Amino acid sequence: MTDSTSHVVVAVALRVHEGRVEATLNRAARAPGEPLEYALARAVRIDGFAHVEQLETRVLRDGALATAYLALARAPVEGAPPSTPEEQELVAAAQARLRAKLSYTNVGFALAPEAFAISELRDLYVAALGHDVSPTNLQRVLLRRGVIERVAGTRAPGRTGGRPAALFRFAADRLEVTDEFAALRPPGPRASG
Amino acid sequence: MTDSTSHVVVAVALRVHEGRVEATLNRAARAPGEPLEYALARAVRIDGFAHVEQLETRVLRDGALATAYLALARAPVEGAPPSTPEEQELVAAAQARLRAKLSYTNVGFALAPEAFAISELRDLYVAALGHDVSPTNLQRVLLRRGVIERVAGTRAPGRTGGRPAALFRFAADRLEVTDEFAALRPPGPRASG
DNA sequence: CCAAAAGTGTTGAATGTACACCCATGG
DNA sequence: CCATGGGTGTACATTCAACACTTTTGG
Repeated sequence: MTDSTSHVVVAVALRVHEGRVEATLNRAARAPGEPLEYALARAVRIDGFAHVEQLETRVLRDGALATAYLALARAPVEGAPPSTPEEQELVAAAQARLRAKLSYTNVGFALAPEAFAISELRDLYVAALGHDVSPTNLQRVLLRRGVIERVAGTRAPGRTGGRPAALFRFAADRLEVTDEFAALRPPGPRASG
Repeated sequence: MTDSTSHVVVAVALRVHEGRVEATLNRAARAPGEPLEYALARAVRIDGFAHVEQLETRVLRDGALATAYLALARAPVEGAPPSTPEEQELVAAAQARLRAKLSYTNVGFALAPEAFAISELRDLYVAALGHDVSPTNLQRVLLRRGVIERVAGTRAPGRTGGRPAALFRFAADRLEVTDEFAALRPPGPRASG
């Protein structure tokens, strides 16, 4: 027998830039017995991403086994844009995952800069979610949940004037579930933690 | 080189029985180029499960690549109980996935019988979630969401008396997201669908 | 009748949306 | 002093938890 099953790790990097979600693909073959993360690290500079998680494993058309990872970046990522339908499916899966998690986790931290104005965060959410988001409510929801917090300083207004924007940052720099689904939560006094 | 990367598909079957979540493991090697589902079908009688979804791919201690699937059953499943720590981790991941999805999807359908009383469904939820669940509210929430619906007939009371229980069934027999997270939903008039 | 089990009504808390209004800045 | 962008206050809808109360049965 030849090489029984070639295994490739595919990094699907997403980044929001100028109101668009940019997708970049990188891949690396995995050596026998090698941990998946090693191959992933060969595919992309892994510490350039604030969050990485496994997406899905499937057999590609050419018969090769592929394990896809979602990687979220704040800065541009080198690599190829998706070309084949298969790659576009992976990107779609990555975007769907991101969209879902934006609603009930703090993943935003992996896409946003250190400090940001609410309007900037809003633009990011709009791009990733694909629908409009009210800055007013975005601020209130994320503040109430403790996902973001105020930080000193303000963003100076542009030439057209306007009130200076307050700056915020994400409270955590690791993925956390922030909305313990109201549905079917345990009974009793509010979870004491 | 020998067989470069042996790939095994592991089916983690979960079933709720007498207030307990029972986990059963089955595995099958995947042949080169073979779709994952084929190997899965060799591991378990796949049509015995109302719901199956991929969990995670990882390299096992022995260097073999493993892709785990979560399979939900209504009837007993043949196979081995988890023994190694690795297997117990997989089972834990499966249970975590089930727990999460019980809250915002209709996965319950894959564990419950055709028709059931609310108290029976409650027992199932209690076992899977690991915390108490109020039958009163369970009924109201699932009815309101359209996840379950009334069905003709009642369950006769036992020897100790009591009002006969109304019977229900799950409205769908495929996985559906039932709670489009209240958080950050699109603006405008209530989604017209 | 009384205990047991099931189901309904009602209240209150939490969380989000919508929208009016106030604030700070540039020209 | 006004347009512009930013922030706050408030009213309202939705959803769920809690719990009292009613209904239906067996003995």
